[in-house]
Amino acid sequence: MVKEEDTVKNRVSIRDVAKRAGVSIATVSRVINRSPSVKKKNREKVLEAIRQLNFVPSVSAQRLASGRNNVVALIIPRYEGIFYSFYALELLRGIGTLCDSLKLDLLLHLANGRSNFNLSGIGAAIFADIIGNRHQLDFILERNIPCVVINNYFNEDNVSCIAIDNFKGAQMAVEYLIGLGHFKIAHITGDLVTQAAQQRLEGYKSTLKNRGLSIEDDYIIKTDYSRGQALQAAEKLLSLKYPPTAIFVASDSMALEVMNVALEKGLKIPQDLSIVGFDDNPSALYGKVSLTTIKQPLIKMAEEAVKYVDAVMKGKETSVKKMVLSPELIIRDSCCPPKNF
Amino acid sequence: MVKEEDTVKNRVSIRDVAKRAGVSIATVSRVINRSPSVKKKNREKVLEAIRQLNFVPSVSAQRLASGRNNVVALIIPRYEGIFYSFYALELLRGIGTLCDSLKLDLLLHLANGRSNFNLSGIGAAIFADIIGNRHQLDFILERNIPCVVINNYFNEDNVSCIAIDNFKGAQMAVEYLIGLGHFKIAHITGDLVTQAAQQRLEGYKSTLKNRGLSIEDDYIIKTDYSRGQALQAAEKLLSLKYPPTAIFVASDSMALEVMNVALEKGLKIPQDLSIVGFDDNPSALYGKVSLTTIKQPLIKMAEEAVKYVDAVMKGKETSVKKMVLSPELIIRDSCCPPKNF
DNA sequence: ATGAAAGCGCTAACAA
DNA sequence: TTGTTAGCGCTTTCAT
Repeated sequence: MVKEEDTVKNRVSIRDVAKRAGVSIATVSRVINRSPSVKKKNREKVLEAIRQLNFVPSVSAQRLASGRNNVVALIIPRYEGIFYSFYALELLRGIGTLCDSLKLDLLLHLANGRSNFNLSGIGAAIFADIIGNRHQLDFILERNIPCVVINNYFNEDNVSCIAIDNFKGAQMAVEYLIGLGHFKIAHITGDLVTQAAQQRLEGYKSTLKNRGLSIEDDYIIKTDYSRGQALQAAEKLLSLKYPPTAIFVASDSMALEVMNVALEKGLKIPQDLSIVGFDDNPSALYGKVSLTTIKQPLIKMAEEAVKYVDAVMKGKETSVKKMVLSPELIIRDSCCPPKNF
Repeated sequence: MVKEEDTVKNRVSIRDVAKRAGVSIATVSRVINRSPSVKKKNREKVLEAIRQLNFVPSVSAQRLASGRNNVVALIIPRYEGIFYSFYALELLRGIGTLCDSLKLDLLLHLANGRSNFNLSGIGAAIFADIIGNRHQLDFILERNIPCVVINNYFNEDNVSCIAIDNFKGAQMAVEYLIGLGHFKIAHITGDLVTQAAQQRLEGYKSTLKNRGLSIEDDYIIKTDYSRGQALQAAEKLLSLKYPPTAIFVASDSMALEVMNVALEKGLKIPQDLSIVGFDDNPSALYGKVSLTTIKQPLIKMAEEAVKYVDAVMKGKETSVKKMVLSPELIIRDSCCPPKNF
């Protein structure tokens, strides 16, 4: 039988420290919580005792007693197209890094709509997107847990969100292509279960319409954001009787795939085909032709999200916030005027 | 003003439920914990009360009282070469998914060696690798917290680990190339702060030596696993006076970069240059030439890791485990005998 | 500046 | 099968 002292649990408690330091547990607690009202002498004794006993406070007890809680749950929908995207990773990295420095615990949930995970012990929630899991958001909202949704704009005035203006981003891309003289402009969409992909499609359509260009069904190909589908989409578009002279692609990683297909077919980029991506994924720089794209400030979104929920948890912020950040057109080498222009 | 009951904390406690259901709190606790010894009638009353009051048990209180805790911390070193790698992502996805279905809370730490995060409230830890953060592992070990290290083999007999045989993987790759007739074989390494990259390098060298081939310093280029450095490495190798006829690359994403560089220089793959990658990254299928590679069973490693710590937490497993999984050679189209062979 | 003591919300003997 | 009760380890008044 293993001795009980050897088990997972901490055997040393605040009481042991107090005894050893010759003070009350309240004083130890004050030292732990950096209260200024502890005599230097005592603080040192306590610190020394903590060191000697190798004491680590129990998080559960602290949370239970204080009613506070520094756990931030990040919920990422379990869709491959989302999880593997540059978007999700960059968000994850930004959020993870900031949580680390703010000493927040980051609880990660790769959830599908049916996941019924334990959202009860958390202090705040960040949704990387909402895809078929609206009820999880509702659960959080009902309980008044600080929360923010990224990448979805909500009109409901009780939900905070941070989105970028995807409509405008698409508009910028298409306007740019039109400005170069293109009128046969195709669009490869992302997964339309995401609001972002929907809005990019809307932006594309609306811009064509506003500029008096017709919207061809053949020129719109829907995908799930995967490289595989991007490849198929590119092949379909380029073997059309009247292939487009420019393609606006809903993500950089798909745009890279399109570029490969075009190159393989012997087309020159950008002379024979202009391509605009979306994301500003650094790997778009390593392509054969560096990619013109729409940049989204992902790290900034991540940071804003964490800062917001942190402020709410700390009571420094009480209002619902709706942030819409602007995308930016990054012009590189994958676009030029069409031939015979 | 918002009523106080509406704040973040749960106001309804087990006591309220007990009162409403007309039973004791112990019975409520039993219902929560699915104890079979509750009369159906009572269970239903309790369940109904829970529903009506919208009661959610406090995780902190449960943990404090029971001394148990289902939090699994995943520590991923904050190195771009690691975090962005197919390796880390696949691991993250595997671990995240399994935690979700086992109802384990996944705490994510993107840590650098200096991060001094809160590892005290956790039930188990999984290290995605150890890079300059050995002391964090020691912290866990000292406290007898169930733990496993992935991708590093430890001789110390108190640490569980799951690794793949990188040496053998490298050997398989190089043997295969030699078997095809190559003798000018270069190696682009991963980041040598990782044991995996070191072992692959060792495997490469050792195989050459065993087969009586010389080890050329010019043929070994060290990188940090990034695509950018892979690109430079490829350029360096291919502009050598006696360029290699085959390159063994420590990751698929780098191998793809190498392929691009070669193609751009007008080389034919595999006729002019054979390439073997490492990972079995699905994106290696979409390249211009599908990549021959060494497959590592990442999802399996992830699952084994979670299953292991889960079993230890539940007391079903008590021994330290050392698992070494075998990699596998996946032959596709990026290799053939060298010219003039 | 410090200590005593009352919980925080729950689990787990133990008793009934 | 159910209830009573003593903690779990800490925070936080309230005195002193």
